[in-house]
Amino acid sequence: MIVLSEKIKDDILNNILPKGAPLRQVELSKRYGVSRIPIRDSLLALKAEGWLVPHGKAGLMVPNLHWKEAEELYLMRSQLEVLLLSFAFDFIRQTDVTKARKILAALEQDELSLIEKGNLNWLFHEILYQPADKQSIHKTVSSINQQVTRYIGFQYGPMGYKSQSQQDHYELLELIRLKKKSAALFLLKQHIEEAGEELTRFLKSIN
Amino acid sequence: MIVLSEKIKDDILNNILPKGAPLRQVELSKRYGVSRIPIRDSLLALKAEGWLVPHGKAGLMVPNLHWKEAEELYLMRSQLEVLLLSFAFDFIRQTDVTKARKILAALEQDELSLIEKGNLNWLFHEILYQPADKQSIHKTVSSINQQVTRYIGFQYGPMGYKSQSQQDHYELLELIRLKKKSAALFLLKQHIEEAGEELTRFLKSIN
DNA sequence: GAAATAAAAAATGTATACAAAAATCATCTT
DNA sequence: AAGATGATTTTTGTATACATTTTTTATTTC
Repeated sequence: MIVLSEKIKDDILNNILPKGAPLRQVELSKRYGVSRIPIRDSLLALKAEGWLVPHGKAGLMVPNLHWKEAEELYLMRSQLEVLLLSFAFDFIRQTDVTKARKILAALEQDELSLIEKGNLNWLFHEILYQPADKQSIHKTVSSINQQVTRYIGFQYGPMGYKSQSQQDHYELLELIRLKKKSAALFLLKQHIEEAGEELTRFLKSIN
Repeated sequence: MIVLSEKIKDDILNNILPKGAPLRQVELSKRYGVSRIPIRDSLLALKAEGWLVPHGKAGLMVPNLHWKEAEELYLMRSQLEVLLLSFAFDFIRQTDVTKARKILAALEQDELSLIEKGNLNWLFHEILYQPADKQSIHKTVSSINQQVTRYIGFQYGPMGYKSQSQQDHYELLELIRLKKKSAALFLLKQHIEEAGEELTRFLKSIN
C-alpha cells in the first residue's frame, strides 16, 4: 500500500478534502481506517512540506488556491529549472532523450487522470535535470513541482493549455539533440513562464 | 518554552546529536523529557524539511555535512535571493535600511553564539526581501537559509569569513540608499556566491 | 439585541501499552 | 573461518487512554 501521506496528498489534489476549514483528526482516522497517531504523523509532514497550513491556534487546513502562490511557484521553477538544465545540458545522453520522448508519447493519451498527467509532466522535466547531478536543488525543485500539482486541475481542465505545452516539449528535445544550449535554456524559461502566466491569468479571472 | 523541533534543530547545529548514526526515539525522549510521540512528530517534520534523512529501512539520522550540498544551497540562494531583492528593491524604505543597519551593529558583538549570528545574518537579508511581498518564495528561501546554518559553524569558526561579509552588507545598504538597483543585485549575487565558494573550498579541504 | 462571561463540548497534545518490523547475536553448515 | 539460518533483542509503528487546550454554546449583563 501507498504511504498514508501520499494518499492524503492525492485527496487534496482531487478536492476531496475541504479547503479553508480545519481537518479533523478523528474524521481522517475514520476515513483512512487508522488511529490518530499515523494521521498526525502525516499531517505534520505535509505541513512541513507546505501542503497544509495552520488554522488559528490549533488544527491544520488545506490552503485555498491563490494566483499569487501559483505565480511565485512558477517564478521559482523558472529560476531553478533553467539552472538545472544548464548544468545538465552537456551530460544529457541520447538514451535520456529517448526516455523523455516516451513520456511525451504517454502524455498524448486521453484516459489519464489529472494526477497521472502531472506526474508524467514532471517526469519529463526530471529526466532532463537528472544529468546535472545536483541532488539538493533537484529535491527542492521536485517539491515545488509537487506543490504546482495542486493547481494542475485548472491547467489541464478548463484551460486549453496542453497542446502548446507539448509542442514546447518536443522543440526542447530537438534543441538538445542539436546541442543548442542557450536556445534550449531560453525555450525552457519561456515554457515555464508562459505556463505560469497562463495559469495565473486564469486563476485571477475566476476569483 | 521553545518548540521541541526547534530544540532538536539547535542540538543538530551544535553537534550534540550524532551524525550518520540513527537517532533512537527512546534516547531522545529521555533527553528531552517527553514521550516518544512528540519526538516522532518532530522527527517527521524535520525529515520533511531536510534536516534528517532516512537511515536504511527504518530510523532517521543527521546527515553528514558535504561540500556538494553546501554548494547547491548557495546556488539556490543566489538565484532566489537576487530575484527577491529585485522585486523588493523599489519598495525598500528608509526605515527598512535603518532596521538592517541595527542588525549589522548587533552582528559586530563578539559574545554571540553561532546560532545567534546565523539568525542575525538571515534577519538582515530578510528585511531587504520582505518588501517584495513574495510569501511563497520567501518561505522557500527561509528554509534554505535554515539549512545553511548547519554549515555555519565552519563559516564563523575556522574561516576568517566574517569581515568580508560584513563589508558587503554595508556596501549593499549604501547601494540601496543610492537606488543603484543593478549594482545592488550584482553585489548581492557576488556576496552569496563568494560565501558559497569559500565555504565549499573549506569543506573540501577538511575531507 | 450585542457584548461579556462561564460552562460544556470537542478537538488537539501526550503518555502508556502493545504489535510489527528491523537489527543483532548465536548457532549451524560447509 | 566465512556465510547462511534462525532465535532473541531492540526499535519503530500504531492503538487506546488520558490531559490539556481550544472552540462552541448557553447564560448573564448592560
